[in-house]
Amino acid sequence: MRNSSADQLILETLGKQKSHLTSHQIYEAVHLRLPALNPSTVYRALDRLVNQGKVTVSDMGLGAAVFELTGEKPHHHLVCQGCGHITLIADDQIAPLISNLEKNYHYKIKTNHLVLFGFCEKCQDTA
Amino acid sequence: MRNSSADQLILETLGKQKSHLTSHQIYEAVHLRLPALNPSTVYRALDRLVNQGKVTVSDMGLGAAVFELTGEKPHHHLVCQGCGHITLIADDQIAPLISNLEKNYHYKIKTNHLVLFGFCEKCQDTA
DNA sequence: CATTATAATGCAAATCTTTGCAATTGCGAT
DNA sequence: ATCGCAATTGCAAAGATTTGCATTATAATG
Ligand SMILES: [Zn+2]
Ligand SMILES: [Zn+2]
Ligand SMILES: [Zn+2]
Ligand SMILES: [Zn+2]
Repeated sequence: MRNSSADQLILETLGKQKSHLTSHQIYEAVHLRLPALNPSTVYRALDRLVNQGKVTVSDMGLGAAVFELTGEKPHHHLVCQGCGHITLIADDQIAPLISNLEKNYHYKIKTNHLVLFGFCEKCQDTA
Repeated sequence: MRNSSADQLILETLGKQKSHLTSHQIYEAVHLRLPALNPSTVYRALDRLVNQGKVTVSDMGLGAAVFELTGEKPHHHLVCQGCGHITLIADDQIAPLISNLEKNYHYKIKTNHLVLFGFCEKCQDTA
């Protein structure tokens, strides 16, 4: 692996926008700064970064996968299928489960961004 | 919603093959039994079935989402990023966490097929 | 049974993503 | 600095998925 300018641009983009971005949004953003950049290069770069663990990819129910920088601490989300609201779950809530599974199954788990779907308090009433 | 033959065909297909199938595999299978069926019809039917909760869709690291019938009991998996081996996790291991989250966040969680990535015992050594 | 409303389907176009291959670039080793 | 290798990139083609719109089929209603 060597120093790829596409990778660098994408990491900077994800660093500024603190949110979950789709590959299309990422392409739009880097395209502004480097119009010559080819879409396939962006897709391949994203693939690379995810494989290296520098970027996390998740399905958050938006119809397209979303990417974000892998933080120092894992974090997780609840996503409401009624109103689309996204709740942050601190890793404390999840870490014990992960530890247990690692012990029981002799696994080293890499997943660090769980997304669980369901209905928030409000949307349960209307359902 | 009404009785769709595409939905029916897909449910039967998923019922026979007890494994996780990609949308492409599903299309191939139903196409054999009903060659006139259009790809977009299959995609839309899958979308419908997932929304109705009859079918579960997950990313298991195969490069494409996989579908399976929603069973009576939830189940979950560990997927090794080294050798690709898939381990079944019984719901007992996960259910308590889900209950806790539901209580703490006042949520009704619908996710019933967690997939966690990592490295199995063998592949940790070679890593 | 005829009528109407609604859901599902086919088709084609538009989009999005992946892939093969040749050209280029960055990096380490002479 | 130059060479050689392997990773990255662009480009075009292939492939996969989504979408808009017209048509057809189903189910409920009168
Ligand atoms: Zn997140
Ligand atoms: Zn809600
Ligand atoms: Zn499964
Ligand atoms: Zn393994």
